[in-house]
Order: sequence, then C-alpha cells, then structure tokens
Amino acid sequence: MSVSIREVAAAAGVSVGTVSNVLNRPDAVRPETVAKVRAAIRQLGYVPNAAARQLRVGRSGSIGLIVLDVANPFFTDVARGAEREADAAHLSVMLANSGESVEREDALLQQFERQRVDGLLVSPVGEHLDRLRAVVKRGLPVVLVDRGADNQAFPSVAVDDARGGALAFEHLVAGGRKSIAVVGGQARIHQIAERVRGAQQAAFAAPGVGIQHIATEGLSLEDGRMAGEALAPRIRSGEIDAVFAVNDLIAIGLEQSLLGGTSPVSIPRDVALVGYDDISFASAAVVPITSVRQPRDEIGRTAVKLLLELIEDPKAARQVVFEPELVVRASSS
Amino acid sequence: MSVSIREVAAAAGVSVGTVSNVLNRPDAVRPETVAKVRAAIRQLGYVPNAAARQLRVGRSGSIGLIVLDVANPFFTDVARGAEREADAAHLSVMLANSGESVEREDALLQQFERQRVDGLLVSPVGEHLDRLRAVVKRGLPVVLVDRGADNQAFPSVAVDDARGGALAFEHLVAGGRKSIAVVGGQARIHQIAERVRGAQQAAFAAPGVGIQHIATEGLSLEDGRMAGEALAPRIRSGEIDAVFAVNDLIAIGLEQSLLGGTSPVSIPRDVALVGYDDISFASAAVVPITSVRQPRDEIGRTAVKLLLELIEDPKAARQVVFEPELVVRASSS
DNA sequence: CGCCACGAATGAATCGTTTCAGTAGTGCCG
DNA sequence: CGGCACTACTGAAACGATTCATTCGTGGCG
Repeated sequence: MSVSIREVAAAAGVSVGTVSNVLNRPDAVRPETVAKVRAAIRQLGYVPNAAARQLRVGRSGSIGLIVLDVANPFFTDVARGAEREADAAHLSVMLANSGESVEREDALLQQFERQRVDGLLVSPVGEHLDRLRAVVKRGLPVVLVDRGADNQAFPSVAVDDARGGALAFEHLVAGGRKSIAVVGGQARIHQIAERVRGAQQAAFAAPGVGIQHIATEGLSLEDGRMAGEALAPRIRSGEIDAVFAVNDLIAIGLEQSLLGGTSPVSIPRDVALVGYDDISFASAAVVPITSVRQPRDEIGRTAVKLLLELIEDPKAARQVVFEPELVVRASSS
Repeated sequence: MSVSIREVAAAAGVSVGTVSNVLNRPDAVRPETVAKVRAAIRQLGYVPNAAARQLRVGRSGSIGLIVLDVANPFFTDVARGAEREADAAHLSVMLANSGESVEREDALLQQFERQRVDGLLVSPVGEHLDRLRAVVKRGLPVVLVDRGADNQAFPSVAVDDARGGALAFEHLVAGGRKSIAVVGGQARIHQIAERVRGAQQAAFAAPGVGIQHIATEGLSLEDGRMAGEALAPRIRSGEIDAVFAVNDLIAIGLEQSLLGGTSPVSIPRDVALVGYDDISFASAAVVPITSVRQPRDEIGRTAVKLLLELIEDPKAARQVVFEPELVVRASSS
C-alpha cells in the first residue's frame, strides 16, 4: 500500500538500518548520507508506520484521557492543561468522551488498553471502579481525574468539592442570609453529591440558618430555569433568601428565569445566588454570578505529572487535592 | 511485558492460529475449544495488541477528526454525529483539536498519517490546504468539514454560510428594519466571512436599507459585550434599529450589555437581534434570540458517510451543502 | 609497513498479530 | 476397505519498524 522503509533504503542506496538511524539518531550518520536519505524520503513521500514502531519499541508514546462530557468547559480546560504538560514529555493525549455512560467508558477502556497507551487519565462514571481496578492490575498506570481521595487505591487529582460547597454556603451565611436553598441533584454524580454534603455540614455549624435541598433532573440550563420557576414564589414570599446552585449552568438558568419572569425578582436584593465551576458565562451573566472556581488547567497538568511519576515508578501513587476558590460577584453582595 | 497470544495458546494447549480464530471467527472453532481458549484468556488477563493487528491487516479501524475548537458546541455536536455514524461501520473516531493553530493542525495531520487512520475528517485552519493536498496525494481519504465548495479538489460537507447570512438579513428587512449593523469580524475565518458576504449581498437587493459592518477582535461573549457598549448610544439615537451578530456568543454578549446597562435598550422594540449557530444558550437567554441553525449532527454523519464512500472508491468525491434554517424567537419579532 | 582504533554502515532477529496452505481425524459411500 | 469430503486445527510467513552485533574503511601511530 504505502511506502516502507525498505523502499526508501533502496532508493537512497543504503540499508534499512541506516534509514532508521537517520530518522531517530541523525548524528550517528554522516551528513551526506543523511541528506541522501532525506531526499529519498521526500521524493517517495514516505511516512513512518506508527504501528510497526510501537510493536517493536513496546511503547506507544500516547496517553488516554476519558472525560465525562467533552461539551463541558471544565473538561476541555482540564484537557488543555493535560495536553500542555504531555507535550513537554513528548507524549500525545488522546481525548475521549464517555458521555457519562458506563458502557462507553468500558469500550474506551478496552480500546485504550489494546492500543497500549502508556497511561490513562480517567474521570470515572459512577462508583463502578472494578473495571478500572482490573486495568490497573494488568499493569497500565491509571490516574483518576476530578475524583477524590475516597478511593485510596488510585492515585488521583481532585478538588475538595465538600470544601467548595462549604465555602459557598458560608459566604451566603456571612452575607446575612437565613434560609438557603441548595439547587441541583443527581446523587449518582460523585462531585455533585460532595458539594451538597459540604453545604449541609456547613449548615450544622450555622445555628439559625435553614437549609433545604431541591433536586433537579439534570444539570443543564433548562433544569435551572425550571427550578427558578418553582422557586420564584417562595422567594417573593421571603421564605427563601439565598440559593446555592451546584453548577453554573443551573445558576444561570435560575437567574434567567428569576429576572425574566412577569414579576421579576431582584438579585441580590431579594435573593443571593452562588454557582459552581466559574465558567465564562457566569461572569458574563446579566447579574454576574458569584461562583466557586476550580483550578482546571492545574488539574490537567498535575494529572499528567502524577501519571508520569507512576509510569516511572509503579508504586508512586500520590493523591493531590486542590482547594476551590470563591469568586465573589454581584449576585451575592 | 504483557501477555501475548503465544502464551494464551500454550496455556490452552492449542496453536496460536486457533486462539486468533477464537478471537476473530469463533464459529470456525469447536465450542469446547472456544471455551478452553476463552478460559485461558480470562485467566491470564490477555488483551490483544492493536498495533500488531494493525500491522498485519493494514487497516487501523479508526478515523481522525480534527476540529477548530473542541470547546465550541458546534463541533462537539458534529463530533457526536460523526461518532454515531462511524460506530455503525465499526470504526472509532479519534477527536483532536487544532485550536485554530496551523502548527497544531500540521502536527495532528502527521500523527494521524503515521497512525494510518483509515480516513480523515478535517475542519481546516485558514486557507492553507497544501499540507492537506499532500496527505491526499499519498492516498489517505480526506473529507472537509464545515468548509465549502470553493475547494473543488476536496470532497466536503458544509453549510451555505452566505445563504445563512442572507436569511438573517432578509428576516430583519422583512420585519421593517432600515438600518442594520453586522457585528463580528475576523475575515481570516472563512465561515464568518461568508456570513458577512451573504448579508451584504442581501443588502444590495434591499433598496433603502442601510448596512454597516462592525468588526470585533474575536468571537467571544466578551467581544459581544464590548460591541454592545459601543453600539448602545447609536441604538438609542435611532441610528441603528437591528443587529445581525455573526455568531451566538457575540449575540448573547451584546444582549447582556444592552439589557444590563444603566439605561437599558429594549429588545426587540428598539433593536432587533439575530445570531448564528443556535447554541443552547441562545434560546435560554433573557430575551430568547433568533438564530440561524445548522444541522450539526447531520453534518457529522454525512461527513463520515462521504468518507466511507471515498474509502470504498477513491474517485467518489462528492460535495454536500446543507441549507441553514432560521429559528425565529422573541429578539426579532 | 602493519596494526589498532574508531566512525559509519549493514542486515538479521525481533515485536504480536493474521492468514493460509497444509495436516490430521472422522464419517460416509461405493 | 479405499477414497473422499469435511471439519478442526496447526504452524510458518508476513506486516514495517528498531536494535545490535558485525563488518567495512580510513587514518594515525609505532
């Protein structure tokens, strides 16, 4: 089909070993020979076959990254960070999307394992880590991304989501709010559950402050709008004076439906609002939204660093937890 | 390092050929033998080596998809469509991001070519198609995505952006608007330039209607906000009564700054607004935004179909152009 | 002049699969 | 009972690179 190293060697009048040397250690070859070989390569349009190389050298020079949702800015930023760090180590990152489906995650895991990637970064779906454990047992280095220290078996890099939830809650309390709704559900997503838990713990420590959890079906804009409609009357009546939305999409949807209704609610006068993730739309909203920021880029970079350590030394399992940071904007002050 | 088919064969007491048959055509093997081999596979934790397989069979079973921006919902939807269609043909899609950088695009092109992907879907950066032409000449099937018929050399699937621009403009004219600003710049991005051109052509056909082009630095929310601030006084004075934003991010930013200012402008009373792309945020804005929709999913699916045709028959170069569709919402009526 | 050292190039072995021509075994039929 | 057809399995060749022990040439030195 395509040109092989053998044909290049013939065209340049050298052996295959020499062509290989030109490609991989040019300074071990006489300059004139290098030139001759390069000319043949160009003339024939030779492109090395990565599969053959990988088969021989045993490494693929790439790592896999499985995220829950490519459309989520959080993960694309993590991916960007990972890519930058991997570039420096001459590794390429293969980005794949599980779409929060266990089946797709399994399929991707298998695909990457067959591909013999040098390591794997995974933001796992749900709590089913058995498949991952099996992969690790076969000797493939795996680092968990955006997934916390509860799984001591795995090296991981995560953000302290419970702390983030607490930060948001405490900020609302410090602003004098007395009755706070936590909006956004889906206990099956670990990160979200942690945020809610953190808020609830903070509530224990704040006597006289009421907290209630309002579940939503998903985590989208639309879910936020629907929650907003349900909440509006209770805000007007003074029953609720603050909302902590477990992600920014919900916060934005909520804000839109509160501001856009027939009898609008004022933010932050009638109700204070805090979101989570600090996506770019949060700061650009009509009333800019206070949010909890995660060091996305840093998460990606650190994940790759941990993976490199792990490839170097399979026992080097570290767990890194980043601190979230509250970014205060107009929606809560 | 890892378990090979040879060791599986030894453990099961059969030949390597038989193990291979169990994996690839199980019905050519006696059921008891299949069971024996499967047991050995499970017990040893054997995972086939994709590189070795690929080397032997010549095909990789995967196609590459290079997009301009993974963070852009348009491309993630296209990718999803491509993935679905590829799944049906038992191909896997490797998603990669050029980030609108020519250098990254080149690097990815090379990587995919070395990987011997069975085909390539590319949304090319700028007008530099020479590298791509070289790739095609070496026999790799390539389909252009979101890039029009101006490059007859390539099979492609695109949306008629000029038509989309005209649709938006004509809609504003039909609504009685007389002085229309086209907001959003960057002639170097082909698709954007086409939208502007389409609007300008429509303006020729509409005597008595004024058009002006207002460039922006980028295509982000922030660029839209800045444009909004600059435009607000000219809208209040009646100098401008409609805006066509070349993408939804700009439209949303514009709307936010117009609605949120100290002396707000009413949409659509003072100014009608049309965006482009119909991203989910457009319909969810405070005043839902009229926008031009592209059949994103369909684009991805069709691109893969064209690619499959091209793999089948290298001369089967087709060019598909989809019609954009105007979605009318409150911002313009 | 002979020998050695050293730089440059060679080419066979190897990686883990698939494929396919060939072998073995079994049952049936004339 | 010999031959045939058929199924199930075998094992070596091939894919395209890298690697490394070996060979070749040249120049320097004693």
